[in-house]
Amino acid sequence: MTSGEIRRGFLAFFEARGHRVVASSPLVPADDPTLLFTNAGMNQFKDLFLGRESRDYRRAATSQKCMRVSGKHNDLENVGPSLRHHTFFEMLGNFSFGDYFKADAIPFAWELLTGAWSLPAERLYATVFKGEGGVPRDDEAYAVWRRLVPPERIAELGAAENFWAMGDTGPCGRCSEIHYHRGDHLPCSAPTCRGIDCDCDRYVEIWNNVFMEFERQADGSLAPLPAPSIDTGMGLERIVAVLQDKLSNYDTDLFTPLLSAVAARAGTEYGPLAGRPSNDTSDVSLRVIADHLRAMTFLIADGVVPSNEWRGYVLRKIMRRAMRHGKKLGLTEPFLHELAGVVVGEMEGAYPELDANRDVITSVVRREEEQFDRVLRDGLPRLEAVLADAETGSRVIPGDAAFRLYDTYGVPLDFIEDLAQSRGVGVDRDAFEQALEAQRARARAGAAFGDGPDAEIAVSAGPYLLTAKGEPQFGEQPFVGYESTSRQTRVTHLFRREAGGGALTGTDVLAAGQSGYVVLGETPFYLEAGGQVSDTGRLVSGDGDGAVEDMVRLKPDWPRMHVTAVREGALQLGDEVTAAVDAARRDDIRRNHTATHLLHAALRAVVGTHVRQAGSLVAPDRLRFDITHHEPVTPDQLREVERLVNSHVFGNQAVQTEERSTEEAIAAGAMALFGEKYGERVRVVTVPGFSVELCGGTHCRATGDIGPFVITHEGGVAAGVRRIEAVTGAGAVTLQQQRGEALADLLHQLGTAPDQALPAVRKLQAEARRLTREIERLKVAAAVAGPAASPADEAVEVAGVKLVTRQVQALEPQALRTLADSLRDRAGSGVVVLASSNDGKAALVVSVTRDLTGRVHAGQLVKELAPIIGGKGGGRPDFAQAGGRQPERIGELFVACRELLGRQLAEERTSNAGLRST
RNA sequence: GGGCCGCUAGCUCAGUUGGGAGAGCGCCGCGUUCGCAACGCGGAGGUCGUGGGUUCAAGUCCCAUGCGGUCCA
Repeated sequence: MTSGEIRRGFLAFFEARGHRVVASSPLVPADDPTLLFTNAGMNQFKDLFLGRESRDYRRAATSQKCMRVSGKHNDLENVGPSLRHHTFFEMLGNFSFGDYFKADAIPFAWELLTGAWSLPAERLYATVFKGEGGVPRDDEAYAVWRRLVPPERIAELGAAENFWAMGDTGPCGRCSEIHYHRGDHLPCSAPTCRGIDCDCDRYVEIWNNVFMEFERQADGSLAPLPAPSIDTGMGLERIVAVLQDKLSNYDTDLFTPLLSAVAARAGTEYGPLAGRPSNDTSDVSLRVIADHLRAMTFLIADGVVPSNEWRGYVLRKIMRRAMRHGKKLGLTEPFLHELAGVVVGEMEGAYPELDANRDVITSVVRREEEQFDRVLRDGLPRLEAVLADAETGSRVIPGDAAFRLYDTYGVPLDFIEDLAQSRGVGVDRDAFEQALEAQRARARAGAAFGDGPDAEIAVSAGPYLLTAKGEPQFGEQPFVGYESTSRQTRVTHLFRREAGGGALTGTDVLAAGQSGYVVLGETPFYLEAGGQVSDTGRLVSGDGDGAVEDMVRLKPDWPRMHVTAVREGALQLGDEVTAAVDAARRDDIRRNHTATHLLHAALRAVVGTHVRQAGSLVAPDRLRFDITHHEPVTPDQLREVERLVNSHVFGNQAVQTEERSTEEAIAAGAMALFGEKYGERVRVVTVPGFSVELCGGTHCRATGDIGPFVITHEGGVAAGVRRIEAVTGAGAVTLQQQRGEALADLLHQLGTAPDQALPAVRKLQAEARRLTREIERLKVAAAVAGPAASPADEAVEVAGVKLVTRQVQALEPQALRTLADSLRDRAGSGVVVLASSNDGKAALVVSVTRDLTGRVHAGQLVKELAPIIGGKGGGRPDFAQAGGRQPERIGELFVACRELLGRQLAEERTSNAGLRST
């Protein structure tokens, strides 16, 4: 059986038993920003299990893409050396949402394994929960199993193995695992093998069936779930290994085509494929590359781009690890981007998104390969310097030096270690780890107050919104803002915000001057979502008037709250109020939101279909749109995008908004965004013939409402992500007017036609540069040739050394230097002292010919002369300068200069004489 | 989100008590050559990322900010 047949067989088996086959959700979790990657089949059904959502099916089966890169059993370092660890894997699962339970789930599993897949029944073992921590033994599961297998093949295990929970609170339940006995001929390192509970290869766990039947309360007690559910998971890689009778997952047809392709590219062979046992160098590298290729291909197909943070960073880490191992195999040129195509070819049948994104995958991988080469090229000389240092000294690279190379310059540690080893130099790994740990501590400290104020507010509001048992004390709160911007409704909860602190206190009344949070029975106020900012507006009651400044929702299923400052009278609990959104502001937001959709569609049309939304802000005064694109959007493309958007504005097409089921909408081609949460029913916003998007925001009635659309900025936010900003409506008109006025003023001043403006400016600039230089040149020439400006301006002999002093007028420092140079050169040998007065300031320059620098120190001279003109200065032996604020004392300075020079030379004679006499 | 590093001529980069903005390659001209490469001589090319501050003086020190790189979360 091939892996494809096994995957299809699983889904077909459950489809035949009333299950809906649901597509794998993306690796980027839809609704959980705290979860790095989808890591289990049940992720996409979480809200169904919690009863927050219902769908038109109660049984489902999936083959789910999963990633695990961290956690207790999944260290990235294990992948490669280990024969069964993976980052990316597929999880087969069948699910029941309050439909069937244990009595059906267990026989289903049994039937599939022993029937459809013909696994020998006598090799299958089951586990059930033995009872622990106040939860009784799973008698029911035991009884069901007992009808299928003899008691000696049913093991009873504790909570660690057989009790599953989503978190500290929430749904949980006992579970039952199925293990496969590979055979006792396999080695076991334990003195006596503990069978299915042993870590050895003799037994392998293949399937876990979770029986969700309790809900863990905040006080730790367990309440029964009204509708017990089933959640199962079977790793595809492992079951394929069992069915294909392979010990290692890497020996199955999920990996062998990849391993062969990588090996061929590197001009080598994968040991087990060539009939040899696996070795621990090249085979490890081949496995690393095979695994990471799958991970990077699927991640990029799901919209992740290598970057320096969060998910993108994990992707980058995986890719660079694969590149490192490629280099170990002698693959010095970029190779991953080609081999990613093998993954696409193998898996596109089961995951069509791979083929759809083939070009993006290739270009993103290639780009990252080139980037890594650049990093190494920059880092290598630095590593070389550190190595050379270590070679002449302690023969150990200090931990902080290694860490710096790693942390700042991105040189992988194993790269450093490899090179160090080849030069007989060690690396202080302990100190490295210490530095890394310190870095982690800093990062944690920085992230610590991330969930600060809001979390505190939520805690303080809890007692007023929930019963002691944690049940909600609030009803549905419909959002009516699609239809209207004003609504009569009632105040259902009222909170006062404590001054200074974040805490909320429930209250009956908010008086003028006070601020608080207001909950209404229904509301037309939009709460920030999908990039669209919250509405502002007013709440008016019989005798109260408040300004709604912001909207918050403290926890996902809690009601929206209106952050309100009461201006007049008072708002009271139970008041009938008119909730009125600032309609003009909302209209501006509509314009920008609909324009955002047009922009998105236009970018895909002009720049390419690899463009995906990577972030969005829809505010009243502007819109900001981030896209995945790995190079600047060219000015030509921007112009074309702007033109295309505006042409759809002129078209004045009606914007259609309708509610549909999510599946229907996506099937119809609506653009769904990664990382966005879509419920069972979604709003689909359509501009006919151009743009279809799932979107909960508020939009114009027709595209003509948008008015002019003007792009104001294009730039980068992170590697692979570009940001485009634009304005619409009145804002765009104002902007164009301002631009027009500025241009008109310029043209008027220049006195040229628009198309002559640029050459005219260039000519002016060139002329200005030429004149500036000419003036400098003339000033110097005048100063050199000029007549004596003062009695002090002359060349004198001081103790046999020629001293030239001259006062000049208003010379730039640069010109002063040039003048000093030419006077010095003219003197042949001597000391030149120049002083210039300019704008109430004095500048002083001293230049000494090379032959005299041993006897006269220009810097010393300047230091002593500068105070005379009220300043300070310094410089080198041959050249020095100073500035001061008393130009009127320059004459005095020249006099002092002669004395000082005489003294310096006299001292020199004395000390020389002294030397001779000793 | 928290660190660290970088931004100087078209390109790659140097520039340490703060004191004259540089090198190599490329470009232009001249020489040499039948011609080319190479070589020799000469030359153009710089808001030292941006904005503030300290200082007589800032590429250099301080603060802010943009862009890029990298590590951690």
